[in-house]
Amino acid sequence: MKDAMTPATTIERLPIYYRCLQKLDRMDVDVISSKDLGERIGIPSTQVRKDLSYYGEFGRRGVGYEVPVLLKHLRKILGLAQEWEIVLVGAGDLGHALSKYGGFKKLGLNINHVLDVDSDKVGSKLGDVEIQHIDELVDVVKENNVDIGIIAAPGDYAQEIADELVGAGVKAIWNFAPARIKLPPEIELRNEDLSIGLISLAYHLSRK
Amino acid sequence: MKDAMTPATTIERLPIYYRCLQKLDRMDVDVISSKDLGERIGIPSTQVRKDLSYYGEFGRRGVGYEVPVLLKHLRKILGLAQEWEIVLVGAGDLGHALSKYGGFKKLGLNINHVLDVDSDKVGSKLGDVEIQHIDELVDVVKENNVDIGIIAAPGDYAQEIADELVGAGVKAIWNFAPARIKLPPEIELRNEDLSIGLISLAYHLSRK
DNA sequence: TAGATTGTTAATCGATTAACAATC
DNA sequence: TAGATTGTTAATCGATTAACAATC
Repeated sequence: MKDAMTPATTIERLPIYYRCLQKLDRMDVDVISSKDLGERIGIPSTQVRKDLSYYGEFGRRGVGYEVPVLLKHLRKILGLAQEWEIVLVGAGDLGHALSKYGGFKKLGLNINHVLDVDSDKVGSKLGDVEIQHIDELVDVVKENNVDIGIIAAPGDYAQEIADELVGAGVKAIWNFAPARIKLPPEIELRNEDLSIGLISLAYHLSRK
Repeated sequence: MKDAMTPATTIERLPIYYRCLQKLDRMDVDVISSKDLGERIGIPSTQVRKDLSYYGEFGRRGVGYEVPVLLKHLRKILGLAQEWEIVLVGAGDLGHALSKYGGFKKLGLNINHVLDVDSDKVGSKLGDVEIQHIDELVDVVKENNVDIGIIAAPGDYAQEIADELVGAGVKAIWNFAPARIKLPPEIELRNEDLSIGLISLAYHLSRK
């Protein structure tokens, strides 16, 4: 666990570097300096170098960073070099939107299981994945060693679903329901609170 | 603009206070201390007091904060005391999910206009709002003095849509498309990058 | 008055940035 | 060698927290 003292802010920037590098790679750029990379994403070159320095020495002095090399290192650092088993709970509008979202596949992250309460939906497909009934939750998680659970269900059920997922062995939860949930500290939890983005726009607009 | 030196982190916490207070108000709690409020949301009492102090003195020493009073102040501070005109561009799965999302209405934020490219969708309703064709974008924005634009369209069109919205007079953009867009600095912009949440879970899981 | 809690100052902690030796 | 750029140390900046006088 070398990230004991890696700033949280550094970790948030790594995906941004990663995606910029993916783009550069597709453009067949093979070397990039911290200055150029930083300019593309609005981050000072010295911060780019400092962030990367928490994980190793990936560049060459006087030259810069080889795009494919840095990309490979970042893929490993970000945990994208391995396969993750991901279950989506809730096949409503948001569930559909998430499963179709272009950003995940590009990263090699696939939602491999989908659950819903509605028996009528069971058996139909969401993308490549067949929807299963939520009663199968524990079985699906246990049999497939599911790592990550995504909750796209109504707020009232979020805590209950989260507890069941964790009980069955899920180690990380991404909660889109408009309700904060609480879990033991060893479980990774992101409460994705969509209203905050909109409030923050209203806040800034109202003082102009 | 009293927030010249208000930390960005404070602004991010204000919505969290707001929603906790809304809940307390519904529970008919009428006074709360910074300590109790902080405990409910996992923030130290001293930070709660410091954050509020950027905007005024809302509590009574020895007593605490009157919930309805603080709520009213926060509503004003957050810009929720006024009506905002909001247009959603894209009535796909994500658009549907956003328009149904429970969190916004609770805050008094309503999506009042919806646009889509698909002529077949035009005329049908998304919630209470009739879908209009995207060709009407400029007219809709100008006639209604739309303040905020939400982009829930494919990544390839995001920049183009954003430019049109801004050209027509929109002052803030919330972009859900998996593509970073760039706008003049006077426009408030949130790039809501959904992949970052998932990557960050993978990152933390992979080093346990 | 005694107990509680605010608002704010000062101390601490953590993250960003500037500067520069190392080296390609 | 001269120019460029890294990796890292030290200085700066900004945010959090501790402490406490003010006051209900």
